[in-house]
Amino acid sequence: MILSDDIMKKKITLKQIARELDVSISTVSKSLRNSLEIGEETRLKVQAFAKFYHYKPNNIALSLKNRKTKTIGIIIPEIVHHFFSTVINGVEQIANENGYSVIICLSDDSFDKEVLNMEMLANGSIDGFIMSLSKETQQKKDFHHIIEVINQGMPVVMFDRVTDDIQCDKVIIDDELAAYEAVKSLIDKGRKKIALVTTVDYVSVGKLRTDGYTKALLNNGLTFDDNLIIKIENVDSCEIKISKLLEDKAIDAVFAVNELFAVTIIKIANKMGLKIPEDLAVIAFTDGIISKYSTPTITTVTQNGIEMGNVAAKILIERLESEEEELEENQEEIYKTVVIETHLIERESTN
Amino acid sequence: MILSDDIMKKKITLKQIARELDVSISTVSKSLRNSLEIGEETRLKVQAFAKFYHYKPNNIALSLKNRKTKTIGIIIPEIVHHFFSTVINGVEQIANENGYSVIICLSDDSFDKEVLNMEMLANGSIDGFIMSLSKETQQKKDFHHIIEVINQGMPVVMFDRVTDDIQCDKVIIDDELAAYEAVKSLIDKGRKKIALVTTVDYVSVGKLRTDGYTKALLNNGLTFDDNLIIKIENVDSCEIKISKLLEDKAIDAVFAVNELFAVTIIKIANKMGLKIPEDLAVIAFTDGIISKYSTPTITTVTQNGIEMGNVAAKILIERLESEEEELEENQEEIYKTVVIETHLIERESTN
DNA sequence: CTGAAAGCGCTTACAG
DNA sequence: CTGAAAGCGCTTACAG
Repeated sequence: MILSDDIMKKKITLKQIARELDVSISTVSKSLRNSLEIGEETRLKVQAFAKFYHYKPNNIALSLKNRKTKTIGIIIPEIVHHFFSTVINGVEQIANENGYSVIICLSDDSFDKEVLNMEMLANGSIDGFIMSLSKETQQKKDFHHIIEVINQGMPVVMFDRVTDDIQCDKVIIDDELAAYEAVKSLIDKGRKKIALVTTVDYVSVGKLRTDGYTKALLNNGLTFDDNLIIKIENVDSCEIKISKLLEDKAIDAVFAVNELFAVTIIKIANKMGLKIPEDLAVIAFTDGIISKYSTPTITTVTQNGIEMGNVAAKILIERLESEEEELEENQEEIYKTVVIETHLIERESTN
Repeated sequence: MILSDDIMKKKITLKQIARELDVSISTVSKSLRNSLEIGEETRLKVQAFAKFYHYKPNNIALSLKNRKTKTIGIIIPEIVHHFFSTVINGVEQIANENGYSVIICLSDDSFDKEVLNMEMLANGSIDGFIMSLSKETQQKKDFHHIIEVINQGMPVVMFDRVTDDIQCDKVIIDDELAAYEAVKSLIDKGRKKIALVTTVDYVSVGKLRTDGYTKALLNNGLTFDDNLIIKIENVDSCEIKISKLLEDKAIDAVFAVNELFAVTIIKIANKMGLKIPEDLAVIAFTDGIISKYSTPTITTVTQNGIEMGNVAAKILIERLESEEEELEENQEEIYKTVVIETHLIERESTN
């Protein structure tokens, strides 16, 4: 056995094995794929040699040859966000089970970064996308980058922050229904004056949750009062708005569209001497780490990111693997929208 | 202009452009790279055509040709973990600025998954690694997969959970010093009986933080008492251990090696009627989202994940780009270990 | 049973 | 000024 330092070091290629063993590259390739075309003696010799030198085929070369990369691109607005990390986890699980890697890009809620990242990945690096829209993209309603990718034949699965303007597979929760049920649960507990703390309008899910809130009030004999709704642009500078809300209106419950808002409300309420949940019940959307460890712990609507990630990955992979046999003619794509179940986790902030 | 649906759809290649324009592939390639070798007329014609069809070179082909992928692989134990997400963010920033993508794999704190993921990425998919060891890897002290990758000439930068057994670039904080200072700050405030709540031993950072705790006590005239240290394997089943600690010993301060432990301690203390910080001061390692929103808010040691990510990415990219000119002979690699500054964020849980 | 050739999509040194 | 050839690392249909 030749065993110079040099050979031990660098990655070995088929070509080098072929030269070393004095056979052709094809023979080496076939031997390693255990083709019966090759005589047993040669096959075993090649395999032993390859094993000894830790030969592993080069992914890039395989990708080029096969015209698929076996990797999934994920584009999300923000990774420092429990819900999104959770989705990534879900995607990773399924991807790994099916021999796919995952490449992640962050849009930082910026339209330009989203476009840039998509173009970068679309140029051959991945087989398909799983994505959630950036705030700015939702605001501008400019989806040309996504449409282009889809037109090129690359499948896209959108989750959570999706848009009706694009035809593709989607994984969402029923934001409106979930909000409805959350607010309904407050009403069932006898709360009469329920405020809504939400985001600015262009975030799709914010709007849907507001609709659910409104319907819950109206369908259950409460009056809708625009003054009970506040829209927050930035969590770090919302204290005045919230205190004013809590002072003026004798509110007995708040529905917050995310847990950051909820915990902020609780802190302000505490300062103002309000008891939670006695004086003020609080429910939040998005079950994350904060709700679980806040004092009091916060009742939330779960979003089940793992499940969303799992489903998104399954849909994407299925589409990727089925594409192969599909005839090109079959243009009539049938896209599906999967709605993931949500439910309420009751904790201390309601009773 | 030919503009059939078909052409609009699929990605276009040099070959197709060449055929369409009746020139050679080389000419197209050179034109698009703006080579002065090509006559202006041809050059402009090719460029216009390519632009019209949104031609973008195929990353995979470029990677194969250039033998570098312009992508960085990150392997971390867990993504649903504020500190690690933060590091990813830091890496992403620098990577994007330098035209690199980032591919992320999770080890789930499992040795096998770490090995698998590394092997997968090492087969040509990336140019170098940024990684933090899984718990299991630290426990087994089996680093063959990492050594192999390094021997193949692929640079590895480790951060946070590192090991002395491997020679490579590292980005860490001074866990021992930071722990020392945290505990010292408690002593300075007059606390006399300070407990330590930490992880099981094999996690490298856990050990270092314990050392810092011990030294702080001994150097400042307090006695070290083994009974004041508890080791937690699993946060979800530690309540009894902690209550026993708090009951028996008349402890007046706790240093927790992460914020999850800290918030758990606070909740249990509250139940037992202990006032924080009056009866019990609490400091945590790892400044995350929980400490900021807990009630009371928790004093923490910042770990500055963004900065760690930035530095790790810079070191890796620098090494990747310098490798090119370097002569192969230059075997004497000089690895560096960068220590990121930490500091204490004082919040309500201490006074 | 083994190997030469073509090809995945690109670049570049070399001819002409 | 343009193009044919070789090559990155692999696979596979086709000859022999």
